[in-house]
Parts: sequence; structure tokens; C-alpha cells
Amino acid sequence: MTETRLRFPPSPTGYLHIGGARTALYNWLYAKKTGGKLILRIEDTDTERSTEESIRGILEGLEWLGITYDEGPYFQTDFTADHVAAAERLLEQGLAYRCFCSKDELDAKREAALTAKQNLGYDRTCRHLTPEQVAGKMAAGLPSVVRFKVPDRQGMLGYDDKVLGRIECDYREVDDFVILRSNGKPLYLLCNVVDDIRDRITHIIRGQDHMTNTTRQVLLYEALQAPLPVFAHIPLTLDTKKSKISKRSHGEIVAVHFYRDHGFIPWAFNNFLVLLGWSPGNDQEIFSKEELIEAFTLERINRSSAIFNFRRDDPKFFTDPKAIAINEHYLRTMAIDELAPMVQKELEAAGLWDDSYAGGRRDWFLHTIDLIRDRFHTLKDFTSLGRAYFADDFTVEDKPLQKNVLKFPELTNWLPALADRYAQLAVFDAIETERVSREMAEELDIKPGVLINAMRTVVTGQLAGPSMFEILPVIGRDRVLARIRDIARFFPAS
RNA sequence: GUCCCCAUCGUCUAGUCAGGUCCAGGACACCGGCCUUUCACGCCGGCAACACCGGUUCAAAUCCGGUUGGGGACGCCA
Repeated sequence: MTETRLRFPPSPTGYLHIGGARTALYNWLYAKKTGGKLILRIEDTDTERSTEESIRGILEGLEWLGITYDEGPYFQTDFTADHVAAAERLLEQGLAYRCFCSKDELDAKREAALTAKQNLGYDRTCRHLTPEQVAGKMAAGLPSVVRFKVPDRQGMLGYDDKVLGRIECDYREVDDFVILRSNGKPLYLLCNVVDDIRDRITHIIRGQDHMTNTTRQVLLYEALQAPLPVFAHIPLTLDTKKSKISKRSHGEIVAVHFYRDHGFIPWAFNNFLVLLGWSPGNDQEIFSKEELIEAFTLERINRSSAIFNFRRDDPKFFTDPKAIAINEHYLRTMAIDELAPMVQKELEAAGLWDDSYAGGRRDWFLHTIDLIRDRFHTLKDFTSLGRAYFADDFTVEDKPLQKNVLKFPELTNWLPALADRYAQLAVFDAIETERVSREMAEELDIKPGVLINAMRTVVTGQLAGPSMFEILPVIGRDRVLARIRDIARFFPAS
């Protein structure tokens, strides 16, 4: 039994987007499941478009997701000699040929075919040049590319796909594709196969947009006399208008770093991504890493494409609602000491972190984030909606201010009076603060909610939150008293 | 234009390979109710889909054919 070897080969022409991330995830899962290896290969043969920054972005994206690789990153350009050697070998064996058609000619033909609604493929003009003709053109210094010579065969060319089943097409449908540019540089179709052979890749999991590439690459494996790996073409992720997701047309919303920067929990995002095109066959949707590796199979990958249901400019659903829901689930159910470091990062970035939260006040810190996480949606909420727990310069939202404070001008007397009673308390805990609040409400003959909601507003700045009496001890007596005594500042001076 | 792939609630999907247990199950979203000091917390309930037409069969979401629709590919990009 040979080891399974998978690869993730991004081209560094932009950031890592969710389609690529999902492909990486599927490869990673399968490698883990089979006890195999995942190889990262940067396919940078398009030197025009490849950038250093993009490579960094891809690496960071994978690291954030927790998708680890066992080998690499390899760089495709480091193996140019291999690629060229393979092309030359094919040329010598008569499995490829030189083509002298100029780019302009080809473009013109393609253009003409397109407008005439004719077939687009290469017309094989140079396929039957005699060795003398080739030599002559070479001697004349004419530039040429090397094309693969698609065999003239009857019957169908095909392969068995792990998710799609048997894929076939007629040999005549396949163009003589270019494997070497006129500048001598090899092209994707060839490089990719040569590298996969060298890296002993056993399984290729990639998007369905590669299906026609696979058909042609099957020919290359044969010509290079290498065994065919297992192919699994996973469905594409489409946008809400059903077109392929791309960096160019969708921007940040499809970038992995967008989710990192919007407070997603990495594993929660993986959990969301895996469900976009795969399901375990039962009702389970939340998986630990171990559970997912165990449950994942190629056979259960969907055949039809999935829509990434993102929204834009919606304060509540700024991306696919299901992604947010899964993130919320993890946010409120994960072990608090696993969550703590993530919250710490957020607080640090917002300048709200205090080292004592990791020392003497660690219990307070853990208890606090445990208390407030139930109503949060992303890690960002700890520093926005939850700012009042960590700082005094929080914003009091207008809605609760109108509804819970400004409607009751007498609160300017009531709350400071309540503060005085709180100051007298022997213990400042949930039971005592509640008792005193209710007592006072009864004396004043008002609903307890008036005092409680007013407190919620001036103490947390928010309309909603955990039980107010759980909150008070967490914020601490001193800060609570200061905040409720200062209620008059919300009323216009009279 | 050619080739390839796909087709179940708004979205992600289960069910299709081994036809009956499916007047189609779950999740998210939405709507309603409950809880309550509040809430985009929690709990309960509801709405909502087999693209269409034929065929096979006692029986079809499931098998076959066609239609329509969608997607992908057709580069000296990857």
C-alpha cells in the first residue's frame, strides 16, 4: 500500500479566496484521513502576474485556517529544467511538434471562429510540417511554440472521477495544446503534470473548472509513461448570481483574510467551508477536527455547484448567514480557555488588553467572556458590543438610550439613589443587587424593568445582554456606581 | 458555436448507485409563540422544494430518453 500524496497548488496571482481554501481543506482532510501527505506547491510560472505579496497572503491564509502541509512550499519555477526536458523528450519521440503560427494569426482565427459561431480549436496547421520545413523555419529564425500532438484515435478519451464517475470525450474534440511558449518557458498543463509525477502525487482534488485540463493531462501522463493519479473534481462555489467566484469580480468578501479580519474562528470557518459541497450523509453539521477527518470521504462530495450566499453591506449578515451561524455556534460552545487567546488578540489589537487578564484577573477575564459570548456573533463583538466590560470609553447606543433612559427623566434621581444603596451593600453580588433594585422599584411604584433597563443602558451601552445582575458584579461596584451616578449627562441641560 | 458537467425548500443539503418505509428529513434564513429585566440568547411551532415532458414499472425524487435551465472549458493564464 503506497502512501497517499496530495497537493495544493495555488498560483500566486492574488489572495487566497474561499474556493481555493475549500480545495485546500478537502485535500488536507483527505491526506489526514488516509495518513498521507499534503504538498504545497506555488505555481508561479506566470511570472507576469505572480507576486511576492500574493505568496505571503496564501501562506498566511492557510496558516490562519490551520491547514498544514507536510512538504513545501515548492516553487514551480525551480523546476523549469524538468519541464523543458519533458517537452523536449516529447518532441524527440514525435509526441509533440513545433508550431510556427504567430499569436496574431491565432488570435485572428479565434476571433473569426467566435463571430462565425464556429469551433474555436487550433486547426493543426503546423502538425504536418516535414522535418525539412521545420528546419527551414528554424533556420530563418521564426519563433515557435511546442504543441502536444493529440493522438489520432477512434473512441473516447476519459478517466474515472471519484466524484463525477466516468468522464469521456472524443479525441477529436481535444486541441493540440501548447506546452512550451515561444520564449522557451513551459506552460501550466505540462508543468503541473511533470511536477505531480515528480512529487508522486496519488490523488488530485481540484475544482470542476479543471475538467477539460484533466482530459488533456491524461494524455500527458500517458505520453510521459506515468501512472494516472486518482482525480476528484469538486463542485465550484458560485456567487448569488451563479457565476464563478473570483477575486477580480468579488473582492474582499471572498478572501480568506476578510474572515480573519472580521472575527471568525478559524475552525468554524473550515466547518462552514466543508459543508459547501460535501455532507456526511446524516444530519450532523458541526464537527471537531477529528470528527471531520473521520467522516470525510471523496464519495460524498457533491456533484452540483454550491452558491456562496454572501450579502454585502448588511450590518447583521455581512456574509453568508450560515457562516455566521456556525461561527456563533463555536463562539458560545467552545472551551473557554480555547476562546480566551482569540479574545485576547482582539483586545490587544483594540488597545483594551491588560496583562492582569492573564495573571491575577484571569478568572475574572474567563468568567466575563463566558458571560457575554452568548449573544455575540464574531470575535470583533468583544471589543465593540463588549467594550464596556473592558473600558470606560464605550459608546451608549441611541436605541436603548431613547427607550430606556430618556423616556424617564426621573432616572436622574432614581439611579443615583440606587447607587447609594449599592454602596451600602455588604456583598455586591447578583442576589443582593437584584433584591435592592426590586425593593426600590416597589417603593417607587415603578416596574423593576425601568431601573434594570436603565442600568443596562448606562452600564453596558447596549440594548441587550446577559442578565443584568450577572453583569453588575463583573463590571464591579466602583465602575457600576460611577456609571449610574453619572446618568444626568444623557439628559439635555435644563 | 463546440465539448464537458450539473439540476430537491430562498441558501447549504439528506434521500438517487441497491424504485415502495418520502403527500420528501435536517440546518441556516424568515414568520409566530414561550421564557424574561432586555435581546440578533434559549426553547417550541410554522412557512417553504423533487425544473418540465414522455417512457419503464403494480409503484419513480430515485431508472431511461428528450426538453428547458444553470455552470465550466475552449489562452504562447494557472
